[in-house]
Amino acid sequence: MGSLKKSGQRRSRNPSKAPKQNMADSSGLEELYLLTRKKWKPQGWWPGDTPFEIMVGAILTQNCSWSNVELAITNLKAAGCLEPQALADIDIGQLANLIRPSGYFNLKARRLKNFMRWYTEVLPDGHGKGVPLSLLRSTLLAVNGIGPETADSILLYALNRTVFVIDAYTRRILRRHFFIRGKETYEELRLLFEANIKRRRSLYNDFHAQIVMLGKDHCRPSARCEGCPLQDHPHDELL
DNA sequence: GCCCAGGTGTTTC
DNA sequence: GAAACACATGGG
Repeated sequence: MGSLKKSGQRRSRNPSKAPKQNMADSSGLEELYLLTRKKWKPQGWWPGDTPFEIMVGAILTQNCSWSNVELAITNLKAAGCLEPQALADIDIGQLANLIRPSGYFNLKARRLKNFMRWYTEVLPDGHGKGVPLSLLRSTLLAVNGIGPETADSILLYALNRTVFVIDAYTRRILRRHFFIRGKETYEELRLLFEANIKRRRSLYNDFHAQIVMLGKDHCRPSARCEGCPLQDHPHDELL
């Protein structure tokens, strides 16, 4: 948290060149969520029929559009490979071919196989009830190919654990509208959210989903501010 | 044709 | 350590 700017002052339009105040405090984040909720309904995430499908989807969607993931998921389903035993057993080359539409298919086939070793060892019952969150998270992060965002997506959306998910959209939105520096680590941003919003799984679930809506529809690399729920919110014109 | 997508690991300074 | 690079398809 050391590199985050101190918060505490009231919001303003940032009229001067003075360093902008980090506004990602509890009232700022609450406002962000309320503004998105005025525009979008609760998203009911994650898209997927079973926890296992959600976990696979979390790996497949790494740096890839969801529409491409859907094509890969369809292939996996058709091949009967969207269940643990089948995915553990399938030849890695065949697996790569099935998930081809999601991009990086050789890489992701290896990652899915790595993930299945974790699954068999740590989550044989498929839900991990009773396993401490810290153990689930640390062992997931030890899997080659599962970084913090993928791990936390699995924990929150497939295993119903109360962990906030940070992604590129979150970083960009906070940089443009809440004046963080943008170079904070994943953990700093996760703890920032977890320290400043109510610790409710349903809130963590929908807040991240709303951020993705905002990032897809408006807060793109080149901003599309028309119709954005944050249009009248203070923002940094230069980013 | 170019840009981008719900990242992560490895290599290189 | 941080910056640069590799990984790849499909849709706008």
